[in-house]
Amino acid sequence: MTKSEIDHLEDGYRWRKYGQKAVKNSPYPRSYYRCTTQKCNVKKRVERSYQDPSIVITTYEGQHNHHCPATLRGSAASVFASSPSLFASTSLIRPTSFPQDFLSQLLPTYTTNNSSTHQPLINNNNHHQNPIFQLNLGHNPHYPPPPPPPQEHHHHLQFPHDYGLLQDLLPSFPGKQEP
DNA sequence: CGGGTTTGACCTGCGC
DNA sequence: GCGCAGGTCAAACCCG
Repeated sequence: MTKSEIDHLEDGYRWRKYGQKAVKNSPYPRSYYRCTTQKCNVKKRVERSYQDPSIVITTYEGQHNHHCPATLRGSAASVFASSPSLFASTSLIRPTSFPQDFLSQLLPTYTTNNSSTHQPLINNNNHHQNPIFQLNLGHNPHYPPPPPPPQEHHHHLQFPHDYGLLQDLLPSFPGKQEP
């Protein structure tokens, strides 16, 4: 879910629109996109929230079988988009479980403020049911929400299964630490 | 001319 | 079986 005036947000991949449908109970249509790369069957749906028209809901389905054609520079979306499984797994982790500097790299404005109208909000309510997940693009100066109260098992992080990829993409990502 | 968008038609699943 | 909604197809169209 992204707060943006732009319907189709840039995420580093190239997409071809193949359909658009009106959505019941919503004045805004839903658009259907396919990755233009050959033999890559990743799809995404883009629709605008009827409850909050300033929010664009982007739903990705499938896994890219190729590298992101765009550079990683300044694009958290590219990092996640390069490995949907990574996103799916990292979304299982509370945002506050990540080191601050790591989140700063994934989300360039994680700790800074700018006038961008984009706001990333990690949201993955479907990861237990199906491979569909939502990727949030853009920048949110208000993210993350206030940290939860300290917990006994706070140091027990659930790292993504493709943790190595994180380090490949972000060399400064801290090494896995033994408890 | 190649690649992307538009849009009506068609297909499919689901509830009644 | 019927109607509805969501998803996809494909021909026509647009644009650089």
